[in-house]
Amino acid sequence: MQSEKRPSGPTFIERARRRQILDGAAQVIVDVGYVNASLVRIGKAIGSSKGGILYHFPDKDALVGALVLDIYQRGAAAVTAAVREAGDSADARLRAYLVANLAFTAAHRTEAMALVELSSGYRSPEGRRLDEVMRHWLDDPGRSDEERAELAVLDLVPLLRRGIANGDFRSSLDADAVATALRGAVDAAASRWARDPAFDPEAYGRELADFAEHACRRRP
Amino acid sequence: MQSEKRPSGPTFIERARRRQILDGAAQVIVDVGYVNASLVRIGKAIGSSKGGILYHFPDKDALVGALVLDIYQRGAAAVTAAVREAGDSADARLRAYLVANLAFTAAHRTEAMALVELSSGYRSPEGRRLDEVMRHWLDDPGRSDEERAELAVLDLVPLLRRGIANGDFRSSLDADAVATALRGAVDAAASRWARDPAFDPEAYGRELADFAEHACRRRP
Amino acid sequence: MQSEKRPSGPTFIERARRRQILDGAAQVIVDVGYVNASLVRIGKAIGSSKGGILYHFPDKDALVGALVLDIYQRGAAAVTAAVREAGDSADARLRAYLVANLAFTAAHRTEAMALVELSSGYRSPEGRRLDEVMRHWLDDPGRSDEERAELAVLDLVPLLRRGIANGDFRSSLDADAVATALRGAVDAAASRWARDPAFDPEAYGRELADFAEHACRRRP
Amino acid sequence: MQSEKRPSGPTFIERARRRQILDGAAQVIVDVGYVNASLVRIGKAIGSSKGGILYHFPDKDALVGALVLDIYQRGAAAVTAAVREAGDSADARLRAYLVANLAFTAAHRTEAMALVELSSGYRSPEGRRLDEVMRHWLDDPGRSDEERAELAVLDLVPLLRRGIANGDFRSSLDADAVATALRGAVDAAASRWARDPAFDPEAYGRELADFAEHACRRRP
DNA sequence: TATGAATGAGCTTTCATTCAT
DNA sequence: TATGAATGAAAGCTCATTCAT
Repeated sequence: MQSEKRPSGPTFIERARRRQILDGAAQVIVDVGYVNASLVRIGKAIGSSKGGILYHFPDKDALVGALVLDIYQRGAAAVTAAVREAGDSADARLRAYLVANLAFTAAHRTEAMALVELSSGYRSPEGRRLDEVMRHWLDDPGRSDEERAELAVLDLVPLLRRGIANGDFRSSLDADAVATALRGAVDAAASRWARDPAFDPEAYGRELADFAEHACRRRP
Repeated sequence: MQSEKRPSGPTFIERARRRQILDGAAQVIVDVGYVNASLVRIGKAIGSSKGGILYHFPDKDALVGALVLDIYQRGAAAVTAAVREAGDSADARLRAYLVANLAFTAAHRTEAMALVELSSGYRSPEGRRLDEVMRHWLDDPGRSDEERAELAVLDLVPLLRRGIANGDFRSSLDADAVATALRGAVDAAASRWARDPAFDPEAYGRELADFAEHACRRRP
Repeated sequence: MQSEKRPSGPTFIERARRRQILDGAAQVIVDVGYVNASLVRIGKAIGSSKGGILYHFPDKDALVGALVLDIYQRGAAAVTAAVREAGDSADARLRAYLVANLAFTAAHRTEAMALVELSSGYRSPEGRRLDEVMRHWLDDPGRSDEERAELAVLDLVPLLRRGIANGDFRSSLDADAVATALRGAVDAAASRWARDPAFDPEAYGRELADFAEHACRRRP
Repeated sequence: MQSEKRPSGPTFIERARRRQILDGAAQVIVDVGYVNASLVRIGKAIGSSKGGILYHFPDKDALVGALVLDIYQRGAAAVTAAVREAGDSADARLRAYLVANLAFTAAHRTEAMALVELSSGYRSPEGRRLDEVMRHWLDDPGRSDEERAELAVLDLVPLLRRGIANGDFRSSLDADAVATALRGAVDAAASRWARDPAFDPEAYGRELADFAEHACRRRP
């Protein structure tokens, strides 16, 4: 963001270019892996030069950061909306969560794969993982609480706890373990899809929701 | 494998050195990520020089390959044994599968994490993922059928199908989807453990088994 | 110099902008060194963009050239005036030369430091030193004899020779060596001041004049 | 220094290579200036590659640091010896200091020029000058007091003060100013020689010593 | 069996320069 | 008159790989 001076913020054209770069980066990361996703390659993918990219982002880390945040936010927004609309039943909310996640994956194949790729492929030069680095970003006082809240929705634990508390879910459920398991199951979709183009994430989402429902619901 | 020439196969000492290198490599990969796991670093970790490593492995890819295969085989052996001992009930076999996987993770923290790290972090120079490369290796006529069979156990689909067929599992179960989901849930443990040292993989294994049981078992 | 085309010469506003750029450049060069004095940085220092600078100067070398020449001329003018006013005694002229030089340094801290910085830090892409490049500029037929004469005053040799010839200075004096030494002593002030803000160039000038007087004057 | 493990320190061959690199670096710095003295250029100058240099020095700053320290130490050693041999008269010691400095310049043209070049051309990425950076190095607890003492000899102030105190030098002498002036005069030799190959540093040294003697000695 | 030395491809980054507006 | 955008050369640096010993 070169144009921070003017309160109007980045121009329309600047935002468009950044979008294009982010999209190109995601594509390249998915195609060749983060390890091989050099700035030159990304530049070529969007018909530009590495210089052009570094004009819009101060360095590569900033580009990756912007990409991750962007995908996270879009994903979180979609999931938030879906969960909110699902009403108060824990059952319905869990289903909405899972289905929305996989609908997002289905609708944004590249982005979802890029995110998975980065989640484990990215390491800061000091060896820090994406999670840690992201926590840093979020702790940045520049970030709004709104942004922080937005991303929190991806945490399943509270949702599960409420379900257990109000009796929708069986009391023997370990919210923490189940949250980890389901998150893993959700993320597995992108990897699976990457090596099996015939994979259908939305169908998988429905199956996963059924699966989770059977596993969680309290039996009379 | 330099020593293939001699019919006697690798000497004891040679095998010991390879072991040491593989262990060091796993450790370094977990510590700093595959991106930063240079041969020098691995060499330092085992008190050797990179030259020493390249004497035992033709190149870095071969080292990674050997590491992955080694972990896979050890993991598969453990899981195979557990599943076999579990008897014929699909329920018990599934539980054994999950528990054994996480017992392996618990007992071989470094190896399990390295495997996860590589699963998504590794890319051949041409951008091929670990799965693809491994399939290549397995197709290598030099590999025995036994080896191939050994690894097949990690595929949950047949196990689930049998359970559905013999009525242990509900018929509405989508074996393929559930296999993907559970594999994702299993792999999630290592990532989780990496960023949360208090995580208990064995407890998680039991919870996951309960979870899967509730989800799969046919209700009367 | 874009505006050479118009017979009227540079406008007032154009000259003002050039002044501003030159001042900014000197400041930045002193602050971060010539090596780090990029056009962007200079631009920022004057609240402009590098494009703005390159409108007024064809390239960076031209900017540096203009800056050096500008400082040289101002310095030479001050010294010329002082030496002329000092009358005919070699003693007085030498003192005037030294004192005027250091008065200029005192009054134009930034410029003096920038000049020293460039004297040894600047190199043309082919490796030519500032002196050589300046000689090129001066040989440019576009320069007036007046300009050339103006700068000649900085050469101490003639002044010293006259002092020796008319008996003010001891005959054993090596004009060339002393000129080199005193020039070095004068230039040392700026470097010294740069790393020691408490340094007083004018006091130093007086001491240096005393020193030179003791060294040069003929003893009866 | 790769071979820190063994107490024997760097091997003979390693030291020889480092020497060669330092010499090449000095040469290139003198030829094209520090600004243009890239690792590739230095590598070419010694018939090597940048990789070869970076094998022996962790990075470019370390190379420059080693070079500067090396020249300083050799210079200081020569001057120390000369001053010590000169006896107790301040007059003789000052002459020895100046003559020895210029004898060193004469005998080590390239090194002396490189040092001058770096003194003002070098800037750390943060803009710090060589002096500041060197002070950092010397403050490094790894350095011996001996090393620190060795370099202190280059400071003229104590020598001058003693001369004033014991009546060899006139009491009106400002030791600090004179030290600055003479150091400037000494350093000027290398610059002068660089642009005038006919310059004779040793002759200059003698003239400078005469000049200083006339300037400092107390008149009866 | 292993090390020390060296190479060069490739990476990120900086920067002078160009050009359309 | 000046800016925003983009380019590409060149820099410092990392690293897998090679080779003599």
